[in-house]
Amino acid sequence: MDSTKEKNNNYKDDLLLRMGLNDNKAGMEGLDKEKINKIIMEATKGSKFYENELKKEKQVNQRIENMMQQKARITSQQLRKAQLQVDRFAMELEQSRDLNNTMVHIDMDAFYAAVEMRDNPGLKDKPIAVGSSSMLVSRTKLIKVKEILADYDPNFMAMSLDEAYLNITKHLQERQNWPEDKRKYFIKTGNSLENDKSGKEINKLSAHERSTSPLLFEDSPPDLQPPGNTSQVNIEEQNNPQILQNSVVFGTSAEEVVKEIRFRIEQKTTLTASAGIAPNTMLAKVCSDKNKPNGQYQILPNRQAVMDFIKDLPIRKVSGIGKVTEKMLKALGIITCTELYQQRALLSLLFSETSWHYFLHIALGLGSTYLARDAERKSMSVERTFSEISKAEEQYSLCKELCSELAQDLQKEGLKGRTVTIKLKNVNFEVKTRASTVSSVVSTAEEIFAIAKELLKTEIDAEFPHPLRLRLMGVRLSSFPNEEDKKYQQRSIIGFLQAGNQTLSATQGIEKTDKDQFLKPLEMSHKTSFFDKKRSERKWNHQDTLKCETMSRQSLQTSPSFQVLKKKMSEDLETSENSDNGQIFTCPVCFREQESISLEAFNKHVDTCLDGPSLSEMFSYSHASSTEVNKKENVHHSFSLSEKQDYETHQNNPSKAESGDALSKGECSSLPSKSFNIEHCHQNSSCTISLEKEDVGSLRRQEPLQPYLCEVITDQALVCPVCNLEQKTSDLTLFNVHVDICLNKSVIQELSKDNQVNQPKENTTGPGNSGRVQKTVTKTKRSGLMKKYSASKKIKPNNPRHTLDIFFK
DNA sequence: GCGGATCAC
DNA sequence: TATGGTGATCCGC
Repeated sequence: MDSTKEKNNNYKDDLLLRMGLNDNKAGMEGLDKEKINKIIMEATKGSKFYENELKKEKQVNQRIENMMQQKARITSQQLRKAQLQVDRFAMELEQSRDLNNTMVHIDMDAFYAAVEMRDNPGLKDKPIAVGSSSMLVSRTKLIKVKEILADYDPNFMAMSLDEAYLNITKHLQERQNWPEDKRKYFIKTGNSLENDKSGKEINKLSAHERSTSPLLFEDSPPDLQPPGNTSQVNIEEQNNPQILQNSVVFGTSAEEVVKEIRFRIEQKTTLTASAGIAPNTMLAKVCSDKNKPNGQYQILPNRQAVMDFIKDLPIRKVSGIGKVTEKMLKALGIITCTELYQQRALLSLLFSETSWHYFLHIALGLGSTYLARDAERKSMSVERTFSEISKAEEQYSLCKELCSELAQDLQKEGLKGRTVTIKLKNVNFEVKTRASTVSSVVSTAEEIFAIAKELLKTEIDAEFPHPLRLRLMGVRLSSFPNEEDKKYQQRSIIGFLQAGNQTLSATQGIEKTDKDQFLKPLEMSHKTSFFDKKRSERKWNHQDTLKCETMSRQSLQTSPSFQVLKKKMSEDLETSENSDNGQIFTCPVCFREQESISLEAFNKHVDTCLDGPSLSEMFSYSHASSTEVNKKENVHHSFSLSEKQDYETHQNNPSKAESGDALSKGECSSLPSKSFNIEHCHQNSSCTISLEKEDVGSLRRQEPLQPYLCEVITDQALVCPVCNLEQKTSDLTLFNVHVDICLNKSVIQELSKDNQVNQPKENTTGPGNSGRVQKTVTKTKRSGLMKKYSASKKIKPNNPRHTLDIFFK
């Protein structure tokens, strides 16, 4: 990686060198500067890549310039104030420092071998020799590595093919009581002729390792028995005369554990690994780089050791600090972590909150001790570089091919999404992305192409009469529905097909001509048959309803009834805002009375409800409430202490503390918010009571729509025409909104009871396993690492990345 | 939601 | 010799 950085930074020098003209040489040969420059210009002329690099560099420099100007405007007064604020936060972080976990980062050495194989699929699964290292690698071996890692942390997190994080804290505890036998491994020795290379590497190892270092073993060795079953090992040994009676016992310390891991990996795969051991992932990652290759490094779990390590550490070594960030910080005189700490107040004034929090964590040697579970993927894409393509026809057909490839990949994972993005890079290396989001999911090549084609067309037209001169094209699909969305969608499609209708809410010019495509996924075949039966028993005309299920939540929120409700609520809230004796409002989703109640809390509650449990739960809220509370709690438990503190510190909702209702607490904001916001509204109120379903109608194509709700004479209980349940409200606006929602979820509501009965227990094994909450907590792989830094962010608790954009531009 | 930018591997 | 592909996030708009 380092060499890459150098290359990027010194393209000019690189050119000179390649031409055999480094500065000294040039001087000696009597070439004057002009001549050299001329040569450079000629060499780089037409190198669009280089020109683009320069352009990007200028942009970065401009950013830096802006930053410096901003810096110049900062008064000492501001700086002092910032210093206080930052130091208060730093103190909180310090208090929350957690040194009780032992995190390990494993990094497979020379993994380019695997990359090589990707380009040579024919070699798949065959051990091949790669490069000069004569190392053997196969993918099957990767599986073995994973098996080994799982012995030490079943929840280890694989970052990529060649990297993983482990939390071995628990293993270490258990290991303290293990007898020697359980920590004993037999060394397999191979032909000594092969050992030149490994012999060299052994020299790098410690004395202990040298005496026990494994010799590389050709081909897949017979499996070692799991530790603890020594008798079997012995038996196997007798049956395998090649295996010499050489064994090694590993100790019980973290260092020994990691040696053991690396030993086992090498024995099983002949691959060497480097490792870092530290109290958090951020440090562990840096550590694993320290003694690469085939080495390890530990930061002991005490503050002094951490700070000593951090002291002179160049910030660039930290994952997340890239080339640009390095350069910007360098402009502020920051290169090491110590300097990063010294400039903390300034940084808080120049960078976004996310960024300076992140910086402060680094400067204090803090990081995550929590390994996020593998998250669901957010997008899938294909892109290809080629020599210039300028003809529109070729571009379209290329686009089509890419869509086909993408569709195939999508099918492998059974994914469908709503946003199609094309990426175009022209011959000047300028990159453009263009996206379009549709209201129902797409997945087939035809569907994707229908959208991508339009995007491409727009770009081609925009350039007319000149052609688009492309060197890269890509297609991406994203906005995959979450699990709940999927259920609705699936059922609605099935129901729809059963009902024998013609087209599914075609939107934005996508032609859904092939209905069979919806039948392909296997999961629809038997799992839903039961529901289909149930559904067909329904008396009411479900056709409209089924179609309406595809209506997104967003459209619901912008629906007239919601707008009306918002307005009404706003007024109510406004009038009561200054009084502390919280007025009681009724949530339009669960119909439960909310009595906290700040505007914010109520908004959050409604958001949560909209995102929340199925309607059946909502309709009988007495049951739903406890589960809801559990979910919130669960979110909280998933944060580390510091995150929690950090997070709570930033809650500014005055009503949260005393309220016994978890839903009105600030925790709700840790859920992704769909922002159903009741805003302060000063318009006069015009409460329409009955609701013509124009909003839904926009998604329906066929029968004329009848208002499903007539003016209702009260006194009588209101019964929802969709769910057929009597509603606990006499407020017609609320009732209208309910029907809106119900219409969206109707079938699910009816069937979810059955669903619950039939579902495996996995959802109820405990608060920790609620799918939705998990998803919230473990958004991406990387978020596990970085989560801590973003936990304090009020608006978007899940922004794990730290692209360090400056406040200003 | 979109688009550019940054980062990691 | 010419400079990759995939996935994710942040931020301003």
